[in-house]
Amino acid sequence: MRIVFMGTPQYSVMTLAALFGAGHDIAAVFAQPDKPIGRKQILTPPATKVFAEKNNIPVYQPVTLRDGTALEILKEINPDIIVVVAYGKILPKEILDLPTYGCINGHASLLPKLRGASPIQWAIVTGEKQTGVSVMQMDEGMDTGDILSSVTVDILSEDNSDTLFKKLAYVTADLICKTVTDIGNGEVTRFKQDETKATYAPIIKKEMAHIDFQEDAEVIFNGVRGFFPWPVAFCFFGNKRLKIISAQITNSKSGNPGEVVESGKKLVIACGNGTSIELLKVQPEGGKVMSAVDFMRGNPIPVGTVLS
RNA sequence: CGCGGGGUGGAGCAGUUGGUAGCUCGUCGGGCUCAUAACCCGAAGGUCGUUGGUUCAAAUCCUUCCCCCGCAA
Repeated sequence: MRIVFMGTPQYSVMTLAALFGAGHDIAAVFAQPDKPIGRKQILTPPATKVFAEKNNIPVYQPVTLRDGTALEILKEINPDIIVVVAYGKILPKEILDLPTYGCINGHASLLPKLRGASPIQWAIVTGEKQTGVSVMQMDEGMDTGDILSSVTVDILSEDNSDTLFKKLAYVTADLICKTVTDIGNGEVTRFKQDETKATYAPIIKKEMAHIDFQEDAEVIFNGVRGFFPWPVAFCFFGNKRLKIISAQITNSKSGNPGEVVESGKKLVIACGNGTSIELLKVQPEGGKVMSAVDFMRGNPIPVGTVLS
């Protein structure tokens, strides 16, 4: 198949590499423009671009797909299908309709659940025990297209968004490859999404990761996992921000929400409804990631201290 | 030059009106104990990130560079 691939981060490189490795004709890669990254704001090319250039695949990085330029380029390329994975742009109808087989998208959730920008993080944050990958025929809505295939993946208690991202990247690559092949052979069945079961995974903002100790320990635990590695769950110790890298539910002691109920060998914070959570790894403002025990050596935290 | 915090014995920190350094933990040795991550006694371990300077004297003041981190993107 003659494919145009649209994707930006490392996550989508897995799929791009799989399609390329499977011998498909990757006619072009579309990625977001280079962006300044990090403290030094160094202009950095997206991961898909790096892969494409290494393999001599033409790369396009249009700022917009709506001024007709991209459409002209795509007409010229004349792909059989466009595969989209974590591209970060909405495709206008004229592009969706251009390829013979249209455009397909690998979305990291079991649609119609968790449509939107951050399905992986929200699957964990909301406490789902399972999530997955769905490949859909793209239409003009936000992740509303007909489902062509899907795979379920378990979410383990030791998973965080980082580990789940990696797992799903492989699953997506695999499923997209199979689905593309099936489409070529005319062997796909399409299912409409059940609109009544749709839920949404909005783009994540920093403040969403601010821990509310009024919540149950389990909710906080899910937040710690789901918001890692970005933006990372945090609370305030005095007026200093304290990031919670990892934690575990203990429910060993209860107290007023946010209150330190155990200190010294372990750092346990009381949460809502008599639950409690043990902080394992933390990162103080301006400091490195360290174990909660190390943190307490330099910052004595007597029982009764309140975090917010 | 986007804003800001920081580099002190193995770990996390304190110590800036300048006078060669202290805390908690760890490590090693010994003791107590049926036993222990508990307790007691003792010991080792730091040219205070780097360069130059001011000074009788600098971790502390000024200067060069390197590195780490938070915010913002």
